[in-house]
This record gives sequence, structure tokens and C-alpha cells, in this order.
Amino acid sequence: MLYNNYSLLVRTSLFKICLSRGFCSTAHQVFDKSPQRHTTSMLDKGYKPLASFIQGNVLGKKPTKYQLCTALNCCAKTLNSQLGSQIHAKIIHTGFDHNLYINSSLVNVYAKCGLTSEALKVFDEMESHDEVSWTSMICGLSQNGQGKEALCLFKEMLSTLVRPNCVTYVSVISACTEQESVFKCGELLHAHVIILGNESNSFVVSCLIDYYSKCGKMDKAVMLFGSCTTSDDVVLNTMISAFAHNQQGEDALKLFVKMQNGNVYVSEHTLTSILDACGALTVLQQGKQVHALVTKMGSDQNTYVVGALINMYSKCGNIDEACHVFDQAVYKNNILWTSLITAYAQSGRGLDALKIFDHLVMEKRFHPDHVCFTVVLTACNHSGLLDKGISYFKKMTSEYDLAPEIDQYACLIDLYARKGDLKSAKKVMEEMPFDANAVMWSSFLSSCKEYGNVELGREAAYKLFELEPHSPVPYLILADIYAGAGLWNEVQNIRKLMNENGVRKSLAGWSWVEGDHRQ
DNA sequence: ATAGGGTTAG
Repeated sequence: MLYNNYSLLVRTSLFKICLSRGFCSTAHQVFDKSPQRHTTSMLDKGYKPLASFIQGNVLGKKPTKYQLCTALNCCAKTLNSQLGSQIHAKIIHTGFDHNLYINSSLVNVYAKCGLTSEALKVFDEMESHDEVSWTSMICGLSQNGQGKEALCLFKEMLSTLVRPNCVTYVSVISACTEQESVFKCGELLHAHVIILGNESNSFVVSCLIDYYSKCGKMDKAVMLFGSCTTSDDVVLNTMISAFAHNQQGEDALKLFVKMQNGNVYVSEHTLTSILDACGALTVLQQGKQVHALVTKMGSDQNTYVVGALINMYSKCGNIDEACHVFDQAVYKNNILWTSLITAYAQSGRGLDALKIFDHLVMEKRFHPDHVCFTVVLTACNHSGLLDKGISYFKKMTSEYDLAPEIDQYACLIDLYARKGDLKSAKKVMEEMPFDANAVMWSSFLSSCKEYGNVELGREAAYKLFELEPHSPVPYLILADIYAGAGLWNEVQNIRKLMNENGVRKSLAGWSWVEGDHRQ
């Protein structure tokens, strides 16, 4: 551990010296080759002076194209879009705006800062594209939640003479991972990757494992992991995280032990995922051991790790220890406050969770974000505070200027439906800017059954017949609803309809479960 | 002499 501290010190000093002497590019290399937990510290210490260095030396004088490129790269890393556009102006002024390297970097800066329309403007105005500039743009769209657009651009790229490479595939597969509407494209891309012989690239492997695990195809994720021989730490972390999030906590722990014995670098990503697994399994003893490792590695101020610790303790029923970990954290940001609120909500103390939220908001100590609202709305739902939940949802737009995302809409639909206001629930599903998915319709259908609403129940069931053609569940629930209303003829019809559509009533094998597409 | 894109964590 001493070595790590020493190394951090050396790296940071080297980094600072490079900056103060103006060796921008060398500083950059030191930064790039350091482990991530070191770079956080470097960013604090080094990149602020770097911004002024750029302002003084790149913007003021006549910079070379290499300097401009490095400077842009720094802007991308520090998410400094303001400096980025100043450099952009300088690029036009110095006539370097036809340079392929510089334009790719510029696309990257805007995309990293979330300004995809600016990035697209630069991209469209370029005279020619190579695989790097295509990939920068595709990746930018993917990282800004525009998976569909990323896929479209990828298709456009395929129609040119420029061929995608590993990096392109990593970007476009990531795009499929985060948007339900393009889930199905992932497997096709996997086939492309195999044909091109890129299946052993560790970046490609980790993002494919991530993809399969997130769309519910764990068997494929495990198969892919089994067939690769690498001991790359990111690949292992991805697999551990996949196990932890798919009710296979034991497999996650086993892999973690193997990882330690195999001398693979244990990072803060590893700690976070393994703590998730401990929480899911409610194994407090193992969780405490990992906590000891966190302390030993000096990771007890990493936001993600601290959040995972709070989560682990609260899932293991130890809310006091969860609070203690929270109190020990020096920087209390959104993620940590959200973790604490989740901890209370998970421990069946929904009202306390809301109290913390209200208190924080009143003191203006934090600005709640989307994830936080999901937690608050879920807490309301679980504690039966349905009206309160609805009012929190409305506050999202009226007081915090946050446009609700699909997760928060799902909560709102649930709140209305569980209250028995089925009409409002349906109205939200129709009017929200997302397509209602099978999970939403299923929970709506359950509420229809609970409140004996034949008409809306029928509508929801027929929607689900389309969305999940192999599942018998909506048929059975609709039959229940009809039976409850004494409509015995309709119950008979459902039986016929199931036969006609080839849906089997047997639940054996659970082959209809969403995400598992064995037929 | 010097430049550009990628994976895992709430």
C-alpha cells in the first residue's frame, strides 16, 4: 500500500512539474498512464492550472496544430466546453479547421460535454471522414443517451468505404446496451465482431458481456466470459458486476476470490460491484471483510465505493453502520445523499427517507437528480404514500427543472394505478414521451385485476399479447378479471385464444420470462 | 520531434 501512495505522490509531482514547465503533452501522458484513482487527484491538482496554461500559451500566441490538439484533448478530459469553444474559434482563426485530427478532437470535446448538436455540426462540416472521426461521433451520441442515432450513423458509416474497427464496435455496442429500442441490434454486432476477428479484444469482450447481462441474457454473457482467456481486470469487473446484478451473487464472490488469487489488479470498480453482491446475498460477514479491504486500499473516500458500502449495510439490515459510513465521508455529494435516502427506504423507513430529502432540499444542500427522484418515488410507493409520490413527481418539473425520464414515469404510473386511478395511469402511459414497455403494462394489468376493471384490463392484456407473445401471464390475469366479473363466456374465449396463439399455460421452465428467448 | 476515438461503479 505504501507503494501505491508513493507512486501517487511521484506521479502527481511529475504531472505538476510537466505542467509548470509547459510540457503539456508529457503531462498528458503521465495522466493517461496512471490508474484512475490517481488521476482524480491529478485532475484536482493539475488540470486547473492547465486551463490557464492553455489560455496563456495556446489562445494568446500562434499555436501549432499539435498544441491545439493536445489542448482540446485536455478540455475533453476536464469537460471544459467553454475553453473548448474558445480553442474552436482559434482553430478557425488560424486556418486549421480542415485538419482531420483537430476536427476529431473537437467533435470529441463537444460530445464529452454533452453538446451533441455542436459535435454534429463540426462532424457534418468536415470534408472527409476516417474511422476515428466516425467513431468519435458515434461514441458521442451513444454516451449522451442517443443510442438510436448512434446506430443510424453507424449504418451510414457502413455505406462508405471507411471500415469500422474495434473502437467503433465498442461504441456502437454500448449504444445498444442503454436503449431498449435497439437492444436487438447487439447480437448482430457481435456476429460482425466475430467475422472480423475482433472477439478477443478485451474492450470488445467487456462491452459485450455488459450488453448481454443488461438485456437479461446471462447465459450468453457467461459463455462469452468462459471462452475468453484474458485476465484483464476490466473484463473481470464487468463479469462480477453482471453476476451481482442478476441474482448470482455467489458466482460474483467466487470470481472475486479467483481474481485476488490470480494477482489481478483490484480496483474501485471491483470493490463497488463486490459490495453490491454482498448486499444482494445479505452476507454481512463478507461485506465487513470487503469494508476492511476498502480501508486498506485507501478507497474510503471514493464516492462509488462509499455509496456501495451504505447500500450493502442497509441491505444487510444494519442501518446504523450505513449511517456511520455516510458520516465518515468527507465529500457528501448527490450520489451519497441518494444512497442514504435509499438505505432508509430499503429498511422500511420510507417516511424517514422523505424527511431527509425534504430537509436537504429546504437547506439547499443538494440539487436532487433523476436517480434521487426514482428513489423518493419508489419509497412513496412502498410506503403507500401514493398522493405524496404524485406530488413529488410534479415537483420534479415545477421546482427542479428536471424532465422526467422513463424510470420516473414508471413510478408515476405505478402510483396512480395502485391508488386505483387507472384512467390517469393510462393517460400517463399514452402521453409520456416514451413507449410504455412490458413491465409498465404488466403492473398496470395487475392493478386492473385488483380494482376489477374489465375494460382497461382487456386493453392492457392485448397490448401484452403483442409485447410478450410467449407469456401466458397476461392471458391468465385477464381470465381472472373476467371470472371476477362473472363473464364466464369470455373466460372460455381466452382459453381458445391461447390455443390459437400457441401459448402454453404451463409455467414449467419459465421459458416465457422476458429476456430469455428460448422458444 | 510533437496530434484524434473505446470497456466496468448510484
